[in-house]
Amino acid sequence: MGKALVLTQRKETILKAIVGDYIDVAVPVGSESIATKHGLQLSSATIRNVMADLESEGYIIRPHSSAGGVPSDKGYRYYVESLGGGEALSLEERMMIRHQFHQVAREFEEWTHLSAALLAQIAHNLGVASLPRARHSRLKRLELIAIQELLTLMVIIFQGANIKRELLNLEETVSQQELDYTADRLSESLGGLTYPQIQAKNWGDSPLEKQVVKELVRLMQWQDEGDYEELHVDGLRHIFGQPEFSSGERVRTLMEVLEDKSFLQRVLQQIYQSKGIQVVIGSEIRDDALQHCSLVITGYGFPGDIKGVIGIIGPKRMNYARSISAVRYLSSLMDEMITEVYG
Amino acid sequence: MGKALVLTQRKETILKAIVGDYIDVAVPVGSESIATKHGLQLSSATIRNVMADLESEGYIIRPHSSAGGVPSDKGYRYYVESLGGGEALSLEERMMIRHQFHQVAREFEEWTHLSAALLAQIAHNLGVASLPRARHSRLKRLELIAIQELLTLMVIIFQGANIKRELLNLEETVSQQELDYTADRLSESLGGLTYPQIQAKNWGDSPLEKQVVKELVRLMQWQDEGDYEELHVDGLRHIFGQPEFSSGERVRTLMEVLEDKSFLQRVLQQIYQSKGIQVVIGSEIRDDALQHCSLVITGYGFPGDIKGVIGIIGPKRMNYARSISAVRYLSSLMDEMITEVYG
DNA sequence: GTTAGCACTCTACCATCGAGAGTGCTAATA
DNA sequence: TATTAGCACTCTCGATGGTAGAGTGCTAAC
Repeated sequence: MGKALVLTQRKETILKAIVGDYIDVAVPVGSESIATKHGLQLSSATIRNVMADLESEGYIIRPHSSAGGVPSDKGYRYYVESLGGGEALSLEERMMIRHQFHQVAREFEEWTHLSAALLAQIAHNLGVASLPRARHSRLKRLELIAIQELLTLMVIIFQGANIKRELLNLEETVSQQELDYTADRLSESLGGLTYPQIQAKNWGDSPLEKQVVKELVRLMQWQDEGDYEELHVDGLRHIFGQPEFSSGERVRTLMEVLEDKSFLQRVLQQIYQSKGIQVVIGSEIRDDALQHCSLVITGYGFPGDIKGVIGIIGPKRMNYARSISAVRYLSSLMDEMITEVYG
Repeated sequence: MGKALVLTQRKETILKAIVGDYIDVAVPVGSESIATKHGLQLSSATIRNVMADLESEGYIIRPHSSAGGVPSDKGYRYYVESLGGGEALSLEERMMIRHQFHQVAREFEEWTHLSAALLAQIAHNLGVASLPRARHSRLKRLELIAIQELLTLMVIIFQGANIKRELLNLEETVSQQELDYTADRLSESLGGLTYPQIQAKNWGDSPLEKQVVKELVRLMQWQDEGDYEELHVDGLRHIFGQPEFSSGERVRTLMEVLEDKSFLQRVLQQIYQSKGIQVVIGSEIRDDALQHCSLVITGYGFPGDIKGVIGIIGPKRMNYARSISAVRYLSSLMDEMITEVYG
């Protein structure tokens, strides 16, 4: 990240071995095992020397004075940076994913469900996906449907195929014809506009129109400015197998964060500001509760106007290469599908 | 359940004391603590005799030969049956709930979110709520909106204000006028019908109409017959504080069940068959993975045609009185709101 | 610069032990 | 006859200690 890879060849090799092994087995890795398992032509003593350097430079940490090495956040960071392209998903996996998306292509609601589920399945960690959202929603069409004497259903269809429904308490009885007429009139004259534009028009000839427009503006404003966004999470079952979450306490705080609606907002802020796939490791996450977690996450949507977020959350000890590939592939797929609808 | 309360007064008192205390402290309860804490004019020795009876009759279990008593499922069952009206929610709580529902009354999507959240908060356990669904959905109105050359958005509005959207790949270019005309025509002639009725009509003058009707029927059929139903879960954060879920294994299996879409179906089957609030305890749940859990759950919706489910999931050691009251109050509230829309 | 050798450190595991909580049984009591 | 006091017995839980083993740091030799 900015800083280039600054370690000597040997140090890097050994650091990568440590991180890789630790990711596999979740146990501090010792000099002997590195020497034997990785086929380096070096004795354990030499590796110990290098490890002492790595420790003093902050790339690894020792749980206690005579224990093996565990990667620090800095160590993980180096590892991730040096990963390069990453281990691509296999052809079968890509086919499988494409196939599953094809099945639900027409059902918007399923896109994020499927994304989260697939990410969870591939990474054996938490998969998350938010619904796509336009930065400035524009009205496409409005429908008003009488339900009861004074109760009307307002269905709002936005450009980009997003829809909302809301109940409206009318002040006086209105026939369905009149509702239709009003809906058509408003669709016609307000179609394609954002909510400030609608507001500026100061539209509304009748009390009914006034009421509808007011509600419409309120709803669009809430939608455009609200922090709230639906975030689908899948793969909780994977997390609890991991040794770092065997303690009840960590699990609880993780759950508290996930069920807290403002969590997404904080993550989004980190994401919206930057392009491409973000890998955020432990202390790099602004959130205290996620110190032993990493995120692999990216925005997706329409070029220049990010619409949603997908990613993977797991312990720092995760398979970054695979996670990055999975997130990359799925985001490109989502991009394709979104572009087809918005384009 | 069917079987009347068959214990003598004294046995019942002591059983209730055991269950109540165990719910509080999650530790096997001994004869001495019962004698002192509950103000019975009995010595611990007498209580021991009674407890021996309760054990041989299967109401309590001993973790080991010289330990206090832990309620069996049968014991919990007796306790729940003898609970009677249950501890009502306080006036403040009911006001608070009503107020919060009032805030989101116009936003359907929020109903289940809020229900699940409130149940979780009140019971300090898992709150679950499914979206209401008509047993036989009927079309109210159809909209077709051109998005791209050959891509059309179909918006289906059902009676009862449920809506669906789906993409349609047209076989040839169609103008928006023509789409509107088709949508109006179909809304007119198919409005109020269920999917078998639509199917029977064998409607469709043009290829476009044929395609739309086919999709419509497919979607309605999938919706009416599909097992799948959106179930909102909230309160995971509460579960992990409980001692019965301190072991990682139990948590994992619980998560597997919750993330398994077929879980709801199994629960629904138990619920749809019976009226009123169901309390299902441990082994009474057909699902092996939920042996140490209890459900307090009920259907809600339109009289005679249950539309959705809300409830609480927690360890068997939960506050049943409070949970039952909470579920009862929220389901009546949901009933009210649904009736207003469907009625 | 690398490696073999070695003393040292720390953990994880196991067995042991005693305190304490709680029981079941027996005999005494109301 | 129902209840209770008394007591020996059982089992868990936490603390203690001792050992095996993995891994280190250091030193001296290559």
